Amino acid sequence: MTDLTQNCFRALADPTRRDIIQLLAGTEMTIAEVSSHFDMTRAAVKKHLSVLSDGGLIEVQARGREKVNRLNRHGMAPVLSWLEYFDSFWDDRLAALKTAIEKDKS
Amino acid sequence: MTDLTQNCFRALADPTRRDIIQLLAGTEMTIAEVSSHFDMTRAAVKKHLSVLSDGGLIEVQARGREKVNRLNRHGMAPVLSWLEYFDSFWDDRLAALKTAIEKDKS
DNA sequence: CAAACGTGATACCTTTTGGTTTCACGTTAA
DNA sequence: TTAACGTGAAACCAAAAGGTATCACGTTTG
Repeated sequence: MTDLTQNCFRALADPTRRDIIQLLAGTEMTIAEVSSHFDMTRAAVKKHLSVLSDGGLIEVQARGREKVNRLNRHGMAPVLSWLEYFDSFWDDRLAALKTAIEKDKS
Repeated sequence: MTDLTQNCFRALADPTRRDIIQLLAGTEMTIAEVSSHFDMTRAAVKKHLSVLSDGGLIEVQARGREKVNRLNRHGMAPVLSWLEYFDSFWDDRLAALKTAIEKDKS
């Protein structure tokens, strides 16, 4: 497992991947379903999904011969955590945010 | 001016650039000063600073023959804004955060 | 079982990115 | 006015990123 924070930032850096995240925020989808929303091959979308998975932003679950991609609501934590570290301006508010995340992890 | 949100995410995707941001969170610096903290040429650091500038994360000000690089505390706004849009889970807390940013822009 | 389906993985290509070296240009100091 | 200084910018290079096409493999369905 390489640097999760780096993988998370990297995953968010591509507009297609951010679009995928927004898609999955609505419903979980198979690769084929996700692919149908983009003008590129399934293989390309699969690569994006792998990067998102490396960044901890989605979770993949096998269901028969399909793989369902689900958004990980805690995946943004590394980004928020870094923002908090870097800029004391946000500290109070982001601290509250992080606390909320931890609590929700039940 | 291309997509600021994209440029902002892209700027944050590189670990060296995140390090630079953390450096500049302490003090403003000339290019030469920033470069002295990294094991790479001044030209390479200059490129990183350009990317950070494109992302709206730093501001550059001429001072004599030097250029001073200063952190833009509001530069993260596009990222926070996107996080807010994508995930209703954060809405309440991030809305408060955004309000705080706008107020501070005075 | 055989065929169709959904996926994973590889090889390959093009563009972008992160880095270097080098040189030109304005600014300051002697 | 030179000479040194700090920077900007270009040419160039290797590696990574984003994409394609293709094939192999397990899982359903007739």
